[in-house]
Order: sequence, then C-alpha cells, then structure tokens
Amino acid sequence: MAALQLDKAYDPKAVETRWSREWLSRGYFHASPEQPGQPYSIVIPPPNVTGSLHVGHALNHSLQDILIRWRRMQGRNTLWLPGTDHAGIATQNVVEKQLMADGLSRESLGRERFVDRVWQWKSTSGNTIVNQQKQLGESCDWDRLRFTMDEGLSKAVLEVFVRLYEDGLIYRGERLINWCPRCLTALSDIEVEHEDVKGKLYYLCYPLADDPNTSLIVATTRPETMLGDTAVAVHPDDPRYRHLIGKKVRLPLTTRDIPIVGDSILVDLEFGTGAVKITPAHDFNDFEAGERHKLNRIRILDTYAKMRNETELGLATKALPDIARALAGLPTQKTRTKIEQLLSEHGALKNVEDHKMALGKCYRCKTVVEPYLSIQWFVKIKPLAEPAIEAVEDGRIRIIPNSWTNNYMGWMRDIKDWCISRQIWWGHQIPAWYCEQCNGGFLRSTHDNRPLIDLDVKPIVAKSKPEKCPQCGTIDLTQDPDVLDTWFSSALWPFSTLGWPERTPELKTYYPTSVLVTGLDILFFWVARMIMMGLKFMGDVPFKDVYIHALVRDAEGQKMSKSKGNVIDPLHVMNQFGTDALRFTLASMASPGRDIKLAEERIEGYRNFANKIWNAARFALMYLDGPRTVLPPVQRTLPDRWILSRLAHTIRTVTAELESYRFDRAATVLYQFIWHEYCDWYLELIKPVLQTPEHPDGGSTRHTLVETLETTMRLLHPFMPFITEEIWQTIPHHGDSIVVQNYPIPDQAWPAPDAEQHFSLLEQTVGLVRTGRVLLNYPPGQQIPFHVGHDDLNRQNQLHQLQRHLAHLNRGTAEVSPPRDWPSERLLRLVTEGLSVGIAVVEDVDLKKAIERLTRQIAETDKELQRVDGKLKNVEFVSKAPPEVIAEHQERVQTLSRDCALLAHSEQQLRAMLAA
RNA sequence: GGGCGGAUAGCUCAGUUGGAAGAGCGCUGCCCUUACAAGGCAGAGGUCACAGGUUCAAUCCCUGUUCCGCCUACCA
Repeated sequence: MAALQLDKAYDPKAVETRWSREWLSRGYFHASPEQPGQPYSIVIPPPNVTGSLHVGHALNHSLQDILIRWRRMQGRNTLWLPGTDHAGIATQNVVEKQLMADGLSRESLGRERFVDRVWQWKSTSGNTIVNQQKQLGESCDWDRLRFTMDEGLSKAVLEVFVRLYEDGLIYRGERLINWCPRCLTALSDIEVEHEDVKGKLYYLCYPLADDPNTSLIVATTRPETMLGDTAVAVHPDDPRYRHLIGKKVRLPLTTRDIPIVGDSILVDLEFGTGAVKITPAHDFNDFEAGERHKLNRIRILDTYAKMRNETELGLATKALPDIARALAGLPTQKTRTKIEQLLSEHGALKNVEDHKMALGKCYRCKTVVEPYLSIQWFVKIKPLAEPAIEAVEDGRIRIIPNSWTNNYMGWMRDIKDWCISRQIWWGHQIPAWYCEQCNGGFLRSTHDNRPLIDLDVKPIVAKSKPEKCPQCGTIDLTQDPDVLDTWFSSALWPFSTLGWPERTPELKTYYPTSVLVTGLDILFFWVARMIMMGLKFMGDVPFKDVYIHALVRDAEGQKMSKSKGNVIDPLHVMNQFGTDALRFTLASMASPGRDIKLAEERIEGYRNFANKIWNAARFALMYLDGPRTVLPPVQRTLPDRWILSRLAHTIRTVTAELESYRFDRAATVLYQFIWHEYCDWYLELIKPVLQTPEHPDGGSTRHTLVETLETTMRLLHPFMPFITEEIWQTIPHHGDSIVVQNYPIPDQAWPAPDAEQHFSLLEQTVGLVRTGRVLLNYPPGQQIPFHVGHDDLNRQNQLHQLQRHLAHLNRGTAEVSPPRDWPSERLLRLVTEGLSVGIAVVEDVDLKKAIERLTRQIAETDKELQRVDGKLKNVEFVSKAPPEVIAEHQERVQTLSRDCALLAHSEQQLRAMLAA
C-alpha cells in the first residue's frame, strides 16, 4: 500500500541530504544565457570566505532562495550567483590571532609568507560556508562561485582603480583619517561605530602670556591631547573674549605660547566656557580650524595611539622635561589620568564635570579609533554620488521598504571622500609604483618595514608593474604597500562576477540584476557603492530593486553575539527542527521595518507545520487507491469546489505578496490555507466519500485531492523546498522534480463564490453545534441528535443540502427544520445571526455552563444592539453616512434583536428545566 | 542635535480606499475519534501607549507628550 511509503512523523534529515545532493547533480541551478525566458538574476551578498553560516545569513539567503525558486518555476531564466568576500581586515585579524597562538606575528613572517598563510587558511576553511549554504537548500549556480580575490575579479579591481585614477577620481592626500591603533590601519568614516559613553568635561586654565594672573578657561573632553594644542579659539562675537583675539596664552606643562584666534565655525557660544583648545593633528574639527588659521599640526600620538617617546614629545610640544618623561609611551586612558594629575599639580585644572559623549570604535575589533594624520588614497566621491542619487530619485532603483530611501538620499548628499587605502596585507595591493631612485630613497616604518612615501612622490598607476621608471629608467620600482578597502572590490560585485571587463554573454543577459537582498547594516558600505560603480562602469544600475530586510535578534531583542552567548546557530536548529522549518520561520517573520526576535519555539511551531503537511500527504496516499476521474469544477462536490476556490485565492495572494516582497504575508496565507482550510476542513469533509467503497463521488474526489495537494506543494515549494519535493515525488505527478515545475496559476474555473458562501454557513453551523456539545459536556465521540434551522429561507434550504456534512462533522444526526417547529422541552438552543441549532438535553446533564453562556451571550448581544441602534438614532449619522453603511446597520439591528429574543427564550427554558 | 521606525491579547507580531479587533505561541476545559498528541474540538484573554483635534464615525488621518529601538552628527 502506498501509505506505507511515508513514516508517521516527518524526519527531515534524510530527506534534506538526499535532495540537496540530487538537485545539484541534476544541474537544476545551473544558469546559462542561452536558456529561454526573461532573465531574473540575483548576486548574493558575499559572506566572509572564512566565516560560517549564522542566522543572519540564513535569513538573507532564505529570502533570496524563495525569490529564485519562485521565478525559476515561473519559467524565468534565473541566475543566483554565489560567492565569498576576502574581508580584508576581518580575515587578517583571524589569521593574526592564529599566529599569535603559535607565538608568531605577521611582522615576523614578513608580508609574502603572511599572505601565503592567509591563502592557506582560505583553502582549508573557505568551503565551510559554501557547504552550509548547500545544506540550507540554496539554489545557487555553484559552478559560478566567485571570490573577490579571484584572478578575474582582481582584474576588474585594477581596471577600475586605474580608470578612476585617470579620470581624476582617485587621489593621494594627507588628511586626518580614522585610525585603528589595534589593526594599525586607516578606516573609512563608516567603518567607525559610534557609541554613547559617560565621559568627562575638563576645564583647563590657559594663562595669558602677557598677564599670567589672568587665565582663559577652555573646556575639553580630551585633556590628554593638550600638548598638541596649537591655538585656542573663541567666538569673534563673544564680548567676554573678543578683546583677547590676537593675544597668546601659555600652554600649561610646556614652554610654548599659542595664539588666541576667533573662529565662528568651531566655537559655540553656548557650550562650555566659549573657549576651545585647537589640536589640529588629533581632532577632525580642529584639523579644519587649523587649516583656516594656518596652524601647525603637532602629532603627539604614535601608530598605537600611545604618547610618543620622551625626546620626540619634548621636541614637538616643548613640554617641560619631567612632563615629557612622565607621559612618554602611555596609552590614551593612562595619559588622561596622568595629565589630569599633572594639570592639577600645576594649578591648571579648574574643574571636571560629567559629560555624555560619543566614542568612535573600530567596526572590526571595537578598539577606540583615533583621528590620525597620514597620507592615504581617496576616492573623490561627489561626481560618483550624483548619478547614484538620480537613479533612486527617478525610480530606476527602488528601495524596499521605501522608508529607507530618505536615509540613502541623506547619506549620499552629504557624502565625504572615501578613504580606500588600508595598511594591511590581505587584499588587493594598490596598483601604484614609486621610483625610489628619483626620490632619493624611502624611509621605512619601524613596525612593519613599509616604505614611507611622501606626498610629493609621484605614483605611477598602472594595471601591472611598469617595466621601468619613465623618468630615470630604473627597473627597481617600489609598489605602494597599502591594499584597498575590502568594500572597493565588493562595490564591483554585480558586474565583476559576470566577467567584466570582458564583454561576456553573462553580462549582457544578467546585468542589471533583478534585485539585491540585504540587511540594512551594509546599505552604505556596499549598496550605495555598487550603485555608484555600476553606473560609472556599466552605464546602468546594478539592480532594479533593493530589498532591505531586518536584523535577526534573540528572543529578548538583544543583538546576537558570541560573547553574550545568545547566538542561535542555524545549523543546530536545522538539525533539530528541519531546514524547511527554519526557512519558513524566517520568511514568516520578515516583516518590513521591524527586527526579528527569533525564539526557538517559533521554529518548533513550523516544524509542527511541516509534520502536519506530511500527514496530510499520508492521508491522501492512504485513500488514493481507486480510479480518479476528471470533472469540470462546477460538477464536483461542494467540498471540492470550495477547496479549489480557496486554492485559487491562495495562489493569487501568495503570488501578489511575493511580488511586493511581503514574505511574511505570503507565509501566513500559506499556513492558514494548508492547516486551517485544507487539513481542518477539506480533508475532514471528504472522509466519508473516501471511506465509502464505490462512492459515486469517489473518482472525482480523489482527483481533486491529488490536484489540490500537488498544486499546493508547488505553491509552497519556494518556502519549504525539501518536504514539498519529497511529497511531490510520492504522490501522482508528471516530471522529474518539483524544482523545475511551473509555479501554480489559478485556474479560471476554480473561484466559486457560491461554494464559499455555502461553506461558511456550514462552518458556522458546525461551530455552533460543537459549542453546544461542550456546554453540555457531551464527549467528542458520543453521537448526538441535533436540530438546525435558519430565519432566512435560502439559508434554510442550504442547510438541507449540507445535512450529510453536518451529521458527519458533528458526529450525530442532523434534523433540518424551522426553529419554531422544534420541541420546546429538553433542548439547548444556540443562536447567532439568524442561525439556530438545538441540541437535545439528556437527563443528568449539568445545565449551569449552558445557562451561563446564554446569559453572557445575551448581555453581549444586547450591548452590541444598543451600540448599533444608538448610531442609527443619531441624526448626523443617518444624514451623513453612506446609504449602504446605514442599510448594513439596520440589517444588523434586526438580526441582533431576533437573536436576542431567541436566546432569551432558550435561557428561560433551561432555567425552567434546572428548576424542575 | 537631526532623521526614521515602533508602542495592538500574557509573549512575538499582522492589520490602508476610516464603518462590527486578527494570527502564532502560551493558558484553561474536554478528547489517544484509524493522516497527524509535533494532534483534534471548544474557550478565556484587548478603554489598539497618553492627551487633544478632524469626522456622522478613528487602532487607522492631523498635532503634541511619554517610553523603547535604529540610523546619523564636528557641539569642544
């Protein structure tokens, strides 16, 4: 028997392993430009090559897979292009940690060997995430797996760099940049995370040079940088200080006098004392103020953000000898404490207050970043940003949900030049060379021996190393030691992965891609830059839609992190509850604009859903022996017509929701349909037919059963690929795999409003009888006689037609007759909206519950009646509300009052019985 | 400081041409009824954050307030 083919409970593991292998071996996911169908393409946001799948990936990838599987079934020429990112700083940090465990360092290895070591690590751990993705059922074209440091992609990077340089959009400059003193590299502005912290505001006394008894009080949050001060600013309109502009103050702890300048940009009259110290080498605002007033920049910190050595410090700042000695080599926090003490001893510390401030931290290692003066490479971004703004403005790119468009616009309009050089080793080395010969030799950095190349040294920018210096002809050229920001290569991802700069058929077919699915956190890092680069180098947007999904948090709404120990491991839950359950959970929770608080119970709930589906299929298989005959829908039974109508509705809704990226609503609709319509009602309704041998409706019912189940499996497949494939293969079907079947479209003959209306009467009636059964404490298995009737003659007739279904679903015998003809004795009557049911009351039944229920319902009905009637008595309402609303209210009053009367009558009878 | 989002059942969340408040989980009661106890049936549980306004009518539109998130920012 067919039924024996399926176990009683669904066991996902075996099924998933089998199908994920099978799909791959059959090449269903392989894309080719020659394939028919309108192209539909997605490039995956490349995860870190050495990473492993976390629940954020699971969400991101599940949504993309739903879209891809759906479009594939719709007959589109689909490509889902997978890949991984070299993740410069992050990966380098990981490998450095490994080295440290072995007592090594990257410096001790040297650049070449270190980079080899990273490649080695990539080759051992690089497949982890890819294998996990396959386990999740991701239908990527794995033959096209790309890596940002592949030969082809690296070629694209060089091409882009050189062209941007030639267009004057890449330049080298000396600027204050964000520096991570732990990673020892520059960061771009957005690689700095801001965190609010409780800091202190220090009030320092700077005595006037020509009048030491008078002091200017400056307020600062960073007293430890005071040795680097080169001026004090006041507001030019400030009557308190106006007269001091042009004079000098003696910088405490030093022998240096610094000028008082007037600066209306830097100084806020309201804040602090209205006087600000200016430290151009260690603060972004001060840097700009320094430019305005042509001030010196005195660097007091080294690359580790420690105070420089005694000699340097003394020379640069003219600090008193014992001061320089006391501070040399101290890290920031210790410097602050120490300098607070020293200032205090010198009578230069006026006051300290608590103060809330924002602290910048490295997004990779959370170390406090320092503004740091250095020579870096930058992308001049405005000329690239403008077309990228237009593309969103004029709708060539749609951001979904739309609410993020403003964020994007705001950021793009206010964008600053992008610092793209990183002082690390893992990444695309900058294709710029310098002639040491022409420039009189380069100094080398102490910690990693990198050449220090002054700003006036002219770089030779080319895709490959120039054979010789065009000036002096030497072949001994030095390549810029820096590598490019990881996000530089990511920015090219939508076209570099398709073969650019070659003009490949893939580019022609699949670019622009259809949609980019990503989290909000990389909107600026990645999405904005892809748009800029796509427009610049492809002359077209990289994608038409950007769908931004939520962040996955834990059940308490906390961000998941290893240190908090609240991480939900997708592989663990896939193992525990099944991959389909996880995928469905994530889809169902992907509401726009709200973060996902993921709890395991939720996943368990959808595991149960999978089991429900499994058992529905078992049920179907159990009763499928026998002929199946195809009748036009109108000739089929009420349950068949009803379920087809509901199925048509579900197909329409799911498709529409997917079109608008409402995965949550699509999932809910599927869940409701399958569980509460298909299983709860349809399968129950057809049991009598299936269980009666030679039933006249048997053939058609069996056909409808298969037809609806098979269609439902296809409809659900993008969400739950494994279980649907397994079931689909087991039930009658045509074709090799559900993966390549057509996505359902509703048959025009399916919608049947009359059947739906008929059914809702059935549902209402069954509900009422069941309520009565519970009120009278009749066990579910006990057969009971009951009456049903309706005020409305039409409905009364429909009840007649429903008699068999009513009897079956209520486990009893149904007598359909007008309520007034029913016996008045020993009968519990329940009434709602004109529908009455009556259930015989046997001798020893406790009537209290039933009476309570009636009393309560009467009260509720009466309250509602008063409310609606009140509205109708309101002259304004009657004169101003639309007629159909008024008619509805009037009808409702009638129904409610009739119900009320009948209920009251029933209550009376029961009370009489109780008394007797 | 600016901007955005949220506040609906015990919990997590849906809910648009304004016109009788929904789901899942949890809870209560009765049932191992031959697809499924990972289940069935029935139920309890909401002045839709607060205060105003518009309207015949507001969870929904407008204004303000409070609380919570996020993004962003140079207030030392």
